[in-house]
Amino acid sequence: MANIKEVSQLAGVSVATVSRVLNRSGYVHRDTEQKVLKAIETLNYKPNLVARSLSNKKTRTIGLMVPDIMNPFFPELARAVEDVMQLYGYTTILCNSDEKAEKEKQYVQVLEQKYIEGLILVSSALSPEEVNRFEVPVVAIDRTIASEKVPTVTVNNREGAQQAVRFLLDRGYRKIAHLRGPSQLLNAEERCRGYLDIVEKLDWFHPGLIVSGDYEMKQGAKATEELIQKHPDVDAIFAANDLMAIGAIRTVQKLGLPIPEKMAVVGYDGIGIGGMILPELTTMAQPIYDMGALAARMLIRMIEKHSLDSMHHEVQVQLIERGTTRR
Amino acid sequence: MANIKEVSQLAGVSVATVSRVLNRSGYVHRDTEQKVLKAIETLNYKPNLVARSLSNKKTRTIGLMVPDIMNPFFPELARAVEDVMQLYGYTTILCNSDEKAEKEKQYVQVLEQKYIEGLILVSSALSPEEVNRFEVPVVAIDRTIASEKVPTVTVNNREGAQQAVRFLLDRGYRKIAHLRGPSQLLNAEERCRGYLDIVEKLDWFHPGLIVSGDYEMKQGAKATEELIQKHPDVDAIFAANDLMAIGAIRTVQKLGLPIPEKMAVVGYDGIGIGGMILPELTTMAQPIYDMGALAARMLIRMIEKHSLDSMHHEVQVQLIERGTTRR
DNA sequence: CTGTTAGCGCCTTCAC
DNA sequence: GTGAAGGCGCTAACAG
Repeated sequence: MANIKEVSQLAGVSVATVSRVLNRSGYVHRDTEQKVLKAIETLNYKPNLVARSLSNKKTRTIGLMVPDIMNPFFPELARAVEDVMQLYGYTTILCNSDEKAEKEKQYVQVLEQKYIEGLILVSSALSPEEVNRFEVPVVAIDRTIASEKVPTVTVNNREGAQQAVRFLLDRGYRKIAHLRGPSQLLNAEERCRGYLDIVEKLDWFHPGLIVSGDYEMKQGAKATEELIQKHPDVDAIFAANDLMAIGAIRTVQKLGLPIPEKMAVVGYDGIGIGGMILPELTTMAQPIYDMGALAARMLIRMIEKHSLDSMHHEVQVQLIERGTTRR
Repeated sequence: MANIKEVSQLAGVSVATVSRVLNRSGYVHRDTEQKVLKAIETLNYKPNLVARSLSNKKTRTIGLMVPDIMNPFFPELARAVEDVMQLYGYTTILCNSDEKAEKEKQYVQVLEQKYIEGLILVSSALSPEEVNRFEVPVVAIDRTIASEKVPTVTVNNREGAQQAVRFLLDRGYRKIAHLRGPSQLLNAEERCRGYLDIVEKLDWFHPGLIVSGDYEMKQGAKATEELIQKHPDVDAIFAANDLMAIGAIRTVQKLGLPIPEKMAVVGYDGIGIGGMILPELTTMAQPIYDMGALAARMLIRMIEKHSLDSMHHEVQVQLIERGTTRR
């Protein structure tokens, strides 16, 4: 692979001049520019980006840290981030943290040594202080870092949950249970809060209608089984995410309860699978792609030292009404 | 961020010595080593990997090119690759190519300029010649590059298809249609071939039983609709991938045909969604994670100049018998 | 065992 | 307009 020196020799100029035409920096005569371009052409020269990074301290590379790319929520997010980054000439390093603080810190360590310019973080494993200690700009998605200093993209979880529950009431369901997410996760807490906002004061409400889960399908199925056993008069389930909702549907169908007549299910997230099962899942959809794209744009602005018009963006969830609720 | 020079000064030695203790290369007295380590400690020094890369020509970074991470097949593959790479101290850059040759070439271009050390390629957009032109080691997965020189991980597509069809016959299904994948893809061709191997000679066979698709659910649903209209006596569908199989199931269920009694469906891939729908999808499962992990290990061996025990690994598919076929 | 000195390939003053 | 030279931070001979 040719380097800048060879180009300069072939063109009969100095490396500085070649550098100038490469970066369009400073003046260079049209004729010499042509010579340089020709030399570049014939040698099929491509600048060595590592060398450039060493003198620039810019690598045009960012990190994307997700708990697990296999979780159906994240591929769409990753795609969005990658698309935007690609568009702006950045490259994206994928990291799976399994939500382990140690793994995340070690990852960030290495990435910083590699001079990444920014990080998009979907995690709640790290404390705000730990995140603040990072040397590169960070944008956090979804699982909010409780810190004013880290820009975030979040959704109106609580409000969305309220909407979902209100919708069920509107449709005539009378006893609504809630499959809640993992207790450490803020979004699970918020969604549960939203559920409570609506039902807490209703006469049929009972704390036993809230069952804790782990955002996984299996657990959702199992929790639903126990739930129906204890509270056979439940006629609707609001799950804190789609995977648990799908688990719930499986249990309900196995029990032979007709959906949506005798039992309604509403999920949260809007992952693609929801539209593949039958009946299709009614869900509070997050604009997943948009969230990723927005976070990516924010990060780029930070990297390029532009100001953010807002540190905290809250995007809106939207109800997708499908087959697991009656009309 | 401190650099090696500051460390050397604080320790009262030369940068070479610091470099030696860093890399455990060459001899260094225990005492001076201690001094250096202390200096590193107090300055919280971390070597600048970009500088190191410039002099080494090693970045411990690889690229992973997939058509689209949102396609349910790829997250598991990506996770496998990333896990193994992480284990060996490599970092993974994610690329979505949309199967576009131009995009892939441009990507590889940039990655090579960034000194990536290897590439895992899942694609059939590029010709063998184009792939051979890459400067870094490449391992191709699934969509085989028809070139002896590029190591590959593939599955026994044809055989798997044969197994699937034979299985349907064993279960008493008598007229089996095939939803085939995109014509450009080798794996689609092979799976179709395997189907034909079994049914071609049977008296009920008719070329109209093969319908072309694009590996997407929607298309699978639509194709099934047309298929059943034209051939109402079809009692089993072998789809070339799970997404189309799921589409088929949807159509069949909408038509009110009981699965698996009146109609069987078998997919191919073994993606997670297959186990989430009801009835659960019977499918020829590829060991997706293993394929990714294997490819990653092969790539690392190539990067580290070890010999490969075999250029072409063919892993075995396995039938997962579930609810869309009768026992 | 340890220090000096070239590079690695590019960018960026600072003169001319 | 252009070139010489130093610097980015680290590694790798080559001397001692």
